[in-house]
Amino acid sequence: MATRDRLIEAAQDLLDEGGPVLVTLREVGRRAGVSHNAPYKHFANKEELLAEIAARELSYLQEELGGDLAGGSAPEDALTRSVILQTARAVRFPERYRLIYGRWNSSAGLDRVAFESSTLMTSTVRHAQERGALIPGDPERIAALLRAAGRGAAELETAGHLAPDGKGKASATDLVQDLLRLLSATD
Amino acid sequence: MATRDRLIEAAQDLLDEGGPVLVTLREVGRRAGVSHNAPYKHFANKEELLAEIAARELSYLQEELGGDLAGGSAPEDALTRSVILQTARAVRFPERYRLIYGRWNSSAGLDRVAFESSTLMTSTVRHAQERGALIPGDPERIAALLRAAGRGAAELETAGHLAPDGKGKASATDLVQDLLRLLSATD
DNA sequence: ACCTGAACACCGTTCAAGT
DNA sequence: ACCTGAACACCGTTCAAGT
Repeated sequence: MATRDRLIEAAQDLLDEGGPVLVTLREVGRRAGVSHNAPYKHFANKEELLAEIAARELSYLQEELGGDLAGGSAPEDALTRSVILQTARAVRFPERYRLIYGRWNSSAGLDRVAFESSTLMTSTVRHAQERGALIPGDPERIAALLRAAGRGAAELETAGHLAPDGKGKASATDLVQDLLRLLSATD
Repeated sequence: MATRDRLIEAAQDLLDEGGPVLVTLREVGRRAGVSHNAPYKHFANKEELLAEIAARELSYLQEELGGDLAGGSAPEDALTRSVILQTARAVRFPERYRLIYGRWNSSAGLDRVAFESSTLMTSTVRHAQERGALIPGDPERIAALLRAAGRGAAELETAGHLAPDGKGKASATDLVQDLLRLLSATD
């Protein structure tokens, strides 16, 4: 594997273990078998390295949805699966999603994939509406509401703020399914 | 003002300006007019200082909702205002809300206020349901969905991921109002 | 009880230099 | 093109000491 990929993998592991604070370029280099300074030959700085991780995660989500649609799934089914996948990934890798939604100074790559991913989700909502599977309304707002709820529900779950009194053990994916039911036209 | 309060205020200003990375105990001490070491006489470490900020923000939200209800507002109206307030605050002070939903090692104070805040919101949902203003369903799940959507929508807005193609300029508060309409029984 | 100053280990980043 | 090692400024935290 190329040095660049090993650097990204090491950084991603550290990020998942303990957030951006644990991602030190020195430890990244150590795990990749190079000097503490080698990362600067592949990334402008620490932020650019983290941005690459965020962009890869977003690309993964987009390819899953795109592949599902290309495989012939109905848009409403592909949408449901994508929203649940997004939420489950955000619960499993919370730090990656905090990166994705953080502020970025100069990450053109991340901006592009975020735009494409959002556009694909909006058009999927529109197609589901045209088939009568979703309630009417601005597809962009419906897609944004779904992404917002998935992201927020994942944060609630990882923070332990779901079901604080022990009852009704709703998970983050349960919450987005509640929302999908509210948006469903056949319900 | 007591040193402790000046430390918290300085830390909050730095947090809002540039996130936890900009909150250095040295600069906090400088702005509060004490040494770089004085913060350790009031807080165990940097994390505890940040936890205090998060707890104060949560307390503020809870007091607003509690005061609204105590003032005689209908639960469904108080709930709507509270959800919109939460979302607007999360857009205005995103770093505080990232703290609130982050991982906490040992912040009993924050845990307590988060629990109380969540309990109050759930009971408000229940009362609104009893008055026939909200659709039926587990009030805890409905409350959680509202908090999740508000938090996620705020993240989308601050990240610039809302309305990426320039159309349909929905704000974070617009999205939670869409959700409130879906949950409304009279609609 | 509250604060200061020195010190330690660590980190992001830069620079000169190597192959 | 890719990497190394030294160096700089900075930070969280600890410790001994002061009032």
